[in-house]
Amino acid sequence: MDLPGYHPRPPQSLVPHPGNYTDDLLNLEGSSACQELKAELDARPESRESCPVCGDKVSGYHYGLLTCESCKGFFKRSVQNNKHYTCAENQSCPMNPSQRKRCPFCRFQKCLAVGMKREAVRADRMRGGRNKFGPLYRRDRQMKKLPPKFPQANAAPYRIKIENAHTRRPTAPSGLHILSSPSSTSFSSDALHQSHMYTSSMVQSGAPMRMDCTLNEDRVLTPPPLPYPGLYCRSLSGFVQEKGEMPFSSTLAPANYSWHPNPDSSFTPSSKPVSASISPTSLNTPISQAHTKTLHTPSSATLSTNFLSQLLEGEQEESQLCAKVLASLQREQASRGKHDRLNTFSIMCKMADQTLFGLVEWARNSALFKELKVEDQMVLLQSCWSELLVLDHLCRQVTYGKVGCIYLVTGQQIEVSTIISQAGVTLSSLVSRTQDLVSKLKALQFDRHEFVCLKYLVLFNPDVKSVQSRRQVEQTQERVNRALMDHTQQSYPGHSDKFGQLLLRLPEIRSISLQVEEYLYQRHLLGDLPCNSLLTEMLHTKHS
DNA sequence: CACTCAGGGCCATCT
DNA sequence: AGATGGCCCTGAGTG
Repeated sequence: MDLPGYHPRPPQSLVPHPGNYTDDLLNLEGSSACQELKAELDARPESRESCPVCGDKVSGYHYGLLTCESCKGFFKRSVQNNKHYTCAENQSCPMNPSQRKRCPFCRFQKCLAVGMKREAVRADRMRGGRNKFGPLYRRDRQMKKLPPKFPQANAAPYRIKIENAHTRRPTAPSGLHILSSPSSTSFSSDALHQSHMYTSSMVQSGAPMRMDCTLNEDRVLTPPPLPYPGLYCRSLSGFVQEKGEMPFSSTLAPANYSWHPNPDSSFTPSSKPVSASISPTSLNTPISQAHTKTLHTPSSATLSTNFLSQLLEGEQEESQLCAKVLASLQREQASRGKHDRLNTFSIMCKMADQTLFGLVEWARNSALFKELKVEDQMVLLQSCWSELLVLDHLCRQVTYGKVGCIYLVTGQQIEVSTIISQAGVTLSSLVSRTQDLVSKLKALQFDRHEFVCLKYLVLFNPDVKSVQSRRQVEQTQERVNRALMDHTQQSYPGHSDKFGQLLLRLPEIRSISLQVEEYLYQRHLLGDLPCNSLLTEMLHTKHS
């Protein structure tokens, strides 16, 4: 191998007659070829990195990541012999080369925590060959941009620092810890494995959380199958069809889902089609013109106001969503072992997943949406989920976001500049584009009414393939469109172009959402996304 | 088909 | 005596 003290097998070109490697090395000692070889080996990333378990020198990739020879052996023995250790202390023993032998329990837990894979230890004990993690190792090397022959410094180029949150929104309930890394130590690209989550009060302490948000464009693997088809019982179809059941927790149900019946509005659940209150002329009118015929009719404006009020009633309180996401993350962490915490990227995915749950729930409880066939509900949600997520994110940034920061659903903030400077190309691009859009929306004085309208415009997309009740979807979209226009004209009379400006943002939202999907799918292919998530299911549906 | 490199085995040393 | 860890063997994957 290629670490000092470990005698690597010289390349065949240098040793025509492989056999006794020690002799070969001795024969080469002092030769220029040997010096070149040594220099090259010393410069390899593996020889300069430290073992994520104990900090010793790594000897190569073992069971999923770069580790030292001793941890490799320890992990192998532990798995092969099905060892069960116990810790005499409080399961937080120090792990370094001199103390790693003192507590096998903590050592093994750390092996698992940093990402060593039991499944890489062969049950059949067959020697040689490669395991199924070959692509992972290649990808990791590429991420480091340290090809074996041309290594660079041991950079950790993709770091994101998440600043502590401001207290604009509810802080974590007493006893609920917000998630952060154990220290401000930077993660290397191995953070994919080792950035497991610890519970500490980040909001209070202000300790930065670092995350790996890399995506190497070249990392292309075969899509992992959904591990447990059907296991994820709260699937989209489940949500849509199980009308009487809340998706993940009874506490997630909005406090009041009931619409206030309005005789002037088709919002009242009834057999009456949504289109009943829409003039036949408007039905065939393009969205951008649909409102013109009723533009100055006071009754229309009043109708729109009522309509919009009803749309707003279905909105979930941000504080509720925040609390639910935090509670969900807490449950998730509580269900995991101390050394089995989610890594930061997984946390972000969980946040997105919970937000998506909320959005599906929002749609599912919308009276307009309920009137659609279940099949149509499914295809519409499958088509626009990422746009809804992007919109939701945008609204949060406009409402709560500080300049130069990204505001998470949990109330935490990330510095945009840090992400841009340290993230990969795709993520940087996404962040930049999103922040540009946030700036535009802030300049437009984007408000909550408009946000709700855009959500409905995105959801009720008649252009989605295989929508059966296309007309119904179209009519709802037109109706929302008109309500949006009426609102902008009434609330912002001096800003005559606001309606058009808002509609012009939709293509960009669409474009960003597609990029988000692509990014997430790539991460999914690499196995970075948590299994059994709605997010994963949505990604699968689109790519299948 | 030569080469790479990660998993397994061996065994001297350590606890 | 059992655990550790350094070294070497093996063989599937790769170019």
